[in-house]
Amino acid sequence: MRIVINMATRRRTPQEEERTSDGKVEAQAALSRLGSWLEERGLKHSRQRDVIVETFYGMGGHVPVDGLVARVRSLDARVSVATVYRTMKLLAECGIAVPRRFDDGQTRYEPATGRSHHDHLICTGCGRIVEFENEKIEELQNRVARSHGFEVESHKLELYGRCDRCRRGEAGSREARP
Amino acid sequence: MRIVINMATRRRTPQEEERTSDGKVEAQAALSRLGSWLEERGLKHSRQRDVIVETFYGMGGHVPVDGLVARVRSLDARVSVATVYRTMKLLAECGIAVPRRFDDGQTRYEPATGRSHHDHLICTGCGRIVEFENEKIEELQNRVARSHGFEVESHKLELYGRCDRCRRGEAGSREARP
DNA sequence: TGAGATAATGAGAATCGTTATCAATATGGC
DNA sequence: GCCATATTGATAACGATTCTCATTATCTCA
Repeated sequence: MRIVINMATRRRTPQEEERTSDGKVEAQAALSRLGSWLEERGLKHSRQRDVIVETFYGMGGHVPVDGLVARVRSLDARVSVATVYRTMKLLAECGIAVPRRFDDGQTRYEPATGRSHHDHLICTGCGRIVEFENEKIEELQNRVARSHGFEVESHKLELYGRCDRCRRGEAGSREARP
Repeated sequence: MRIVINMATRRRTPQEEERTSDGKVEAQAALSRLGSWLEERGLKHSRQRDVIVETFYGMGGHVPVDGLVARVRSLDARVSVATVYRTMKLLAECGIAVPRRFDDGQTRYEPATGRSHHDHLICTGCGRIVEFENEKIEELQNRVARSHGFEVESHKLELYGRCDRCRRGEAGSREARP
């Protein structure tokens, strides 16, 4: 499945409204957060990490690693694939980014700063990803888990289907699934 | 993450109660279903496919392909990996098996005959997988999707957490996650 | 029953996303 | 600036899965 990014239909949180179009504000916040996180454990900071964080925030949401690599390299051709992977893992560890693995076998990351938990709707026609939150579902999940003796630590809820654009005429869907 | 199989805590459907301990009854049903499915499209049947189907049904649920390969090969050492993959895809296509991809990167299959839709609880301690059904959650999913203009075709709901055995003392969990 | 058409197989190469290796380089504290 | 060491880049390795293609098996029909 091909998945493209589009967060247009999601309601934005107040924090997000403040966001500049290229994510510079969040990038700065993330960089300073990363900075102190690194210092706390005696790690060093690097030019590459800065570029990657800035680029990542400039890309919006649900960024696939290979896309990030391409974009970063257009800015600094010497950055290696390994470094991008390493850095994204680092960002996930310090709570700046969240990894997501949908059904197409590659890891995507979304910015985590100032955002609440949400799940995803994924269009099987055009690959559009829409985020949603639903407390009732979460509550029911916990209840079901408890009734089986489990205590939920995390969950994954993905709804696959066709979006309105794709349903009324294939017009809206530039690329159907293979 | 390491995932092991255990369906003990799940309530069984009447069909399942009838099941013999090694799944022979279902295997027979599956084989004849596969047989007619193949004939309908002018395909041929083979010794390998029979062995694979029988072995698959003998293994219960949530069977990872490499485990299936190992088991099949202990019966017939000449069966190739490719054939097992091919056959499982075939079974999925004709509705005899359902592929599942949890967060450990490998595909598992579960028998599909006479079973209704369900989701999964996965223990992050011991890897136990428990199945559950919840209509309310499904209903809410549809509602949320509709409110975003989507029509759900399929979904994935996985709850990760610690099971009761793993929570009270690590005693029950033979292997913690790496 | 056997020949011909073609589907299925086995072995291994190829793929894809990701991680490991390791020598070279950069960073930060002194 | 020097040194210890964290980070990097290039590339090999990895694990799961699929592809390739020559060989083998299965079906159909005479």
